[in-house]
Amino acid sequence: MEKNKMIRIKDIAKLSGVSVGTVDRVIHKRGKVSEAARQKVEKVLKEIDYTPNLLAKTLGSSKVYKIALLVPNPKQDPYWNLSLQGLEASKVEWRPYHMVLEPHFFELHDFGSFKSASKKLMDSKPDAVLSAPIFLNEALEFFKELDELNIPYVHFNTMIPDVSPLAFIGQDLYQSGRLGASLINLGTDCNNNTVSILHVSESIQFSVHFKEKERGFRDYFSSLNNGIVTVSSVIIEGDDMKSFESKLIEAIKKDKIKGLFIPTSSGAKLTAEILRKNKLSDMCIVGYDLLEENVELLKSGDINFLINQNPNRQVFRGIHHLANLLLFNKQAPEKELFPLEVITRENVDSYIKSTIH
Amino acid sequence: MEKNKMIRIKDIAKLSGVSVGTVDRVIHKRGKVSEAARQKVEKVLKEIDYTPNLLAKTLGSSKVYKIALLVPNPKQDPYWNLSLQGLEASKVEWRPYHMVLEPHFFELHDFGSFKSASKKLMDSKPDAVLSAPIFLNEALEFFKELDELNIPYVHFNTMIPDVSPLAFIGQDLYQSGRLGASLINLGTDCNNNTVSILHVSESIQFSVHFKEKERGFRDYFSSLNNGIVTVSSVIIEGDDMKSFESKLIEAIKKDKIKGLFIPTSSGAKLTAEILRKNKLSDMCIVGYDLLEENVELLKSGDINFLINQNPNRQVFRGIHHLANLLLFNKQAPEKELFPLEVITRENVDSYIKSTIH
DNA sequence: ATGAAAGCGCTAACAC
DNA sequence: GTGTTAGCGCTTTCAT
Repeated sequence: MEKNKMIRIKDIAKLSGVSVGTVDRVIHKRGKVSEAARQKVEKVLKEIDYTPNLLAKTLGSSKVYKIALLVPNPKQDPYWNLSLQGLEASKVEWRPYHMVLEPHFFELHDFGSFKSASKKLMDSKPDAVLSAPIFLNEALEFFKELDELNIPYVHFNTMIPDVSPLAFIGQDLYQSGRLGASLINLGTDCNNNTVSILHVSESIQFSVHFKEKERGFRDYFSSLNNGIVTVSSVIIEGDDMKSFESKLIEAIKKDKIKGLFIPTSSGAKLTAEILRKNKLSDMCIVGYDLLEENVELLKSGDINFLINQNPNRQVFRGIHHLANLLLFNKQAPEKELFPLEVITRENVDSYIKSTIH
Repeated sequence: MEKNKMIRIKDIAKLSGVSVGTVDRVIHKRGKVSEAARQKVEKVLKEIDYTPNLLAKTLGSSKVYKIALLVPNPKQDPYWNLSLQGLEASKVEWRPYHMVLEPHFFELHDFGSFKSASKKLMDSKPDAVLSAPIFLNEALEFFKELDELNIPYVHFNTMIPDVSPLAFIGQDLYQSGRLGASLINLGTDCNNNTVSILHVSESIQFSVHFKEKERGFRDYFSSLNNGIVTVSSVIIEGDDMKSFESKLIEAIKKDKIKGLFIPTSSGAKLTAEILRKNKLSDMCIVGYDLLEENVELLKSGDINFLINQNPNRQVFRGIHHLANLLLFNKQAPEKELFPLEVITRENVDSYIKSTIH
């Protein structure tokens, strides 16, 4: 059934006329080897197709790998709780392979806390890092440090410029915005009305991530030729609920807004509550992610669609790539783009029931 | 980091005052052990939490497990090609664990071929079987045989009654039908019009699978109270293209059909071609699965939605559960329901790019 | 610099 | 029946 027997280090040793010890040293660049020996071994390695046996490898080794996760504190934004679920699933998956996974948290609006969290992370001497790059430019320093220490890192959730992680895991945010627009277009008769993108500006967050989504959102409507749709963006800054409400209602009435695209997962609830309170029910709303509160809103009909970013799986896959690098020296793909999952009242349960793999 | 050191067979041996050989015999019920010894070992096992080390286990063992896949011949229906992709992904995943995966094919409309394929399968003496139960009652005999020989089997794609597989992997077909209905409802102004479910009856297939989808489809519309929607079903039997076309067109004109739900993945193309030819473009069509032809139709706007059943992943997960059973003796969940994935023109690329995990 | 050998935890063959 | 032991393929230590 299996082709020819798997090639072992022992075989390579025999073929190149050295001992297993030397082969191991060449393969892992550890210890001293003479040029002559190195050449012989490398020649053989080039000719045959050697894949180390992971089982024997981790069984024979006592090395424990540590992967650190750096994310915003879930207490501030439940969105990040989902990524922790992915971490737990990863722990189970990788437990047999001597893999330790540790989360580190920072506060979303506090660059100081990011500093100290990343400091702590570095002190824990991880072999690899999985990070949600929220602070953008302010965090460049951190990634530079990782680069210098040759610690591989993977980004998820948002792709940022000027940094070269091993891989990026997440959605195509531009396309995500387009999808959101198309869903609103589906759920509304937009003609002669306005659709809006709502930024509940939480200072830092108002960044690449949301700008990309907005770009896609606007592009979609400009590319439509069958209707007259106006696109506006409502930006609400600060945390004051009262002013949020009045600003939102004012904008809706003034522009006859019929569709709202809410690119941040926690924004839907706030908005839906205000709309309900003000008896504005003929609005098509598209939000993000399977937060419990969002699921409720979807079921009650207060919002129409969710786009699921699947942060738990993003983490799961990020860890997967890092573990593969550490264990096998297997390179991750530069980008792993996730499907843009459309959630409606009729399929939301099927998503909740399904597990992370 | 790790709790206390993992417990090994050696530890159990020491604790119970016997040798590792005896412990092994007790754990795996192989070989002879005296009652006295068995009691001692089982007592210790009950008290501590022993999990065998999979790495050491498969490394030390020469046993090769064989899992057989039984599906319709992909040459007849490209849908089944997708499941073979899942098989390939599984091969890679499980290669290190001495797992051999073999597909067996039968012809969709030929019970004789099912007989001979299942015979061949049995002759190959698999340790477990993953099967798409298409032939229903006719195949009961086969499953009974597996039961008798104590060969574990998992079903995917369709859940059938009167059989107790280890697990079922697939979608909730009733809910899938509801979802299809809701999408059509979204894409059409159905009021005073008719929506239809189209059965391109390929004899055998006209079964549980499609009946469940139809039930969900109809239920959705009957539960709507805001519009007057008529639901009909168009059944086209036989393979004759010419009569298919005339029957379909006739039904559409007679009932003013504005929405078509096509529960079989290969039916969309045929239908879309007929509609285009007859210049019937104001129809909302919901089809199934990411066949290349369906993706094209979605992009060209000839159909509006696809529901993705993800057969490749169904196989992947089915193998996963069987491998876990064989290797770890870990029980699979009775049902693993997949998310009902909604595919539109705006997110189809994101699905095609994303890989199976 | 290099080879030999002792594990890692488990299985399976072999003595007694 | 039961204990002992030689692998599985790799890492890692210890002589040389």
